[in-house]
Amino acid sequence: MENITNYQIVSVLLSGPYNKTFDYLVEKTKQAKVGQIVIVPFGKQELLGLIFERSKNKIKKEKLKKIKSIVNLPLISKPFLDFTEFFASWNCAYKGNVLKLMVSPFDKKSIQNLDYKNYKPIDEEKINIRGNFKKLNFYQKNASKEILNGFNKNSNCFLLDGVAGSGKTETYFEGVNHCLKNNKQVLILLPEIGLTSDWEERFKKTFGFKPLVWHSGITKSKKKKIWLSSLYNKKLVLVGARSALFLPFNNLGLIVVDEEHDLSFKQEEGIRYHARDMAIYLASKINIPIILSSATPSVETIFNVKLKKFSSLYLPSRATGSDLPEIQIIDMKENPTSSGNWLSDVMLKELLTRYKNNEQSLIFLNRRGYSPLTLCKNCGHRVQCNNCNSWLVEHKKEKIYLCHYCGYKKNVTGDCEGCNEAQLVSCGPGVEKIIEELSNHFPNAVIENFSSDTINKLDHFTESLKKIKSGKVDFIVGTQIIAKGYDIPNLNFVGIVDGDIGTYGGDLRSSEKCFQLLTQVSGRAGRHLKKKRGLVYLQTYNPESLVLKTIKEMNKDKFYEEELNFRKQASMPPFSRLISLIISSKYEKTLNEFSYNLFECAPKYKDVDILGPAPAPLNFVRGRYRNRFLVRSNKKIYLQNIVRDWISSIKLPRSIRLSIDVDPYNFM
DNA sequence: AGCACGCCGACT
DNA sequence: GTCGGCGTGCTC
Repeated sequence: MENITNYQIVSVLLSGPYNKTFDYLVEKTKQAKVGQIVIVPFGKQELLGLIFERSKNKIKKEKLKKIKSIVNLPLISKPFLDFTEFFASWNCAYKGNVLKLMVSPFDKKSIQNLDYKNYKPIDEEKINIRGNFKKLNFYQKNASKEILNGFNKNSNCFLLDGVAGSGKTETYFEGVNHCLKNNKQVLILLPEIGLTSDWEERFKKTFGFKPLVWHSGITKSKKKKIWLSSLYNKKLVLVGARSALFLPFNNLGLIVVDEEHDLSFKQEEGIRYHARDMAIYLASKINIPIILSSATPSVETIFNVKLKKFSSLYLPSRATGSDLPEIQIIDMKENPTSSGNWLSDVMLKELLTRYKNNEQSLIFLNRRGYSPLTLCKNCGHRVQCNNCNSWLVEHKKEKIYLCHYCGYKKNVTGDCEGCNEAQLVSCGPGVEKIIEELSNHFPNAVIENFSSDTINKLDHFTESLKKIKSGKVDFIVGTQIIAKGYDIPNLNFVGIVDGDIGTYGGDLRSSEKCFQLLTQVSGRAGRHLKKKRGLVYLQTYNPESLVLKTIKEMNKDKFYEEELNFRKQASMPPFSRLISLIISSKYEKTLNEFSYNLFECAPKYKDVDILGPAPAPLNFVRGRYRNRFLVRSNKKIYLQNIVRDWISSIKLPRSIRLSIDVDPYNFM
């Protein structure tokens, strides 16, 4: 045996479902350091790991194995190690799985085979700022001054709050510019890939070079390049989806979360986390400013402004000089439509005027496909999914019924499966139905369907947007995908088919979601009108609803005030903390037995409420039955620890899957 | 997560 | 006897 005193001991976090570190020997001459990526033997396998801390010497030296190799790379910095620790603790995930996310472009093989000599980082020479910046207005100047001051303070969180078109992007570009001048890296998180093409163009116009782009569609080899650039301190601007948060930046100067209210920042599969909230922690750990930008900030963020945790920078007017659109509520009780039709006469009349005038109009309905429910007039049979207890949505163009939860499809035959009669009727509209109705009224009009079914690929997307911008389209019929940040120059009228969608969902955030969505959609209208205002018609059966009233009045403050009051009364977030447990099994009986056992050993604290077990609203999805618990406490309690103790006190049967959702957004 | 170990029923 | 099902527990 070699002399054991020639070795030091290090604690290694392994990539995989592990929470604790494992100790290994490493030759002293190899100068092992915390933050190094290593390959280690583990049982019969070899795993990628990260030297996480100095060893605590818990195990006899003789029992330890030797590290196989140290990967020759710069160290992962301390803030990212802390981030891993915090992220895993907060979201009830395995630390080792967080590490896996952090090294995602690589596996143990590819990281060992890395050819450092041939590694060409991104071309920093191209990053010479052209400086053709737009002139900022008074408010933008003030806001950017505050942001620049933020670089000198110890971590600072800004809310950049302004209506669509008020120039938020140009304002935070000032912060980006400041970082580039100081050779710092910038991370900009955007909610959807679709958004980036428009955004990239704007960036290129301002800075004269293209930002790096990171999302699930980027190739592995490109991702490796970007990953290495971030680790090797290269000057860069990276725009990406939530997973960009795990890049091992070694020189980060600023984080921007654009459209911070957007629900797609919440990862709902695998490790569940909220990219915005994690970004705020990361920024504070690195001691850099973070800018949250939105026209309709989340209630959580507004609450943090009220608590003075965030500073709010308000941009009041549209940078293009045009006013906000006028919103008219159409009471559908007074303007009924004939059966099977969904556009009121008032709406159709306005559409006709615009059409004759060669103006573009957007008709908004947040429902894909032709019809959300098909039932049989003869026997009452509903067209349902085989794997879920959801209705199948008819997609007429493809002649299929499609499940929006699991993707199950079957052909439309026209006959009822229950009684074989051809007596099926469609209940409720989807965008395809609205297109049908429009083409009945305007047979020669060009109508573009703008929903995820028609533009699921980036090419379609750019193509469709180009067609719309060219002015060849008379009517755009779209789902929420159109509500995001696109600038449609010829669009002056927006018709909202169903202003009540979401209000009957009844979950914690339905009012908030409705407010945000309708405000964002309305914001598409008349962005480039100089003298006139854009117009929005909002069809509803509840003209008295508070949400719709505040949208009509454009009274954001009132909405937040009322919503915060409501949340406070109900002891709901942001006044309390929620954690949701979702348990599922292929077998209903196993599920219910386990749910009962879990309930029996639930912790009993006076400040912790445990609701459940209850069947999830959609209690059968993808062939699995689902129950859920909702745990609630005040914010002083670190509820994650209570839930962790609870879960670890009970043995999980193999057939049961349990998923913990901290700060849940989805209650289905 | 893998992978081995061990306990039990089925079968040449 | 012994082959293989899968439930349990360990990996520095």
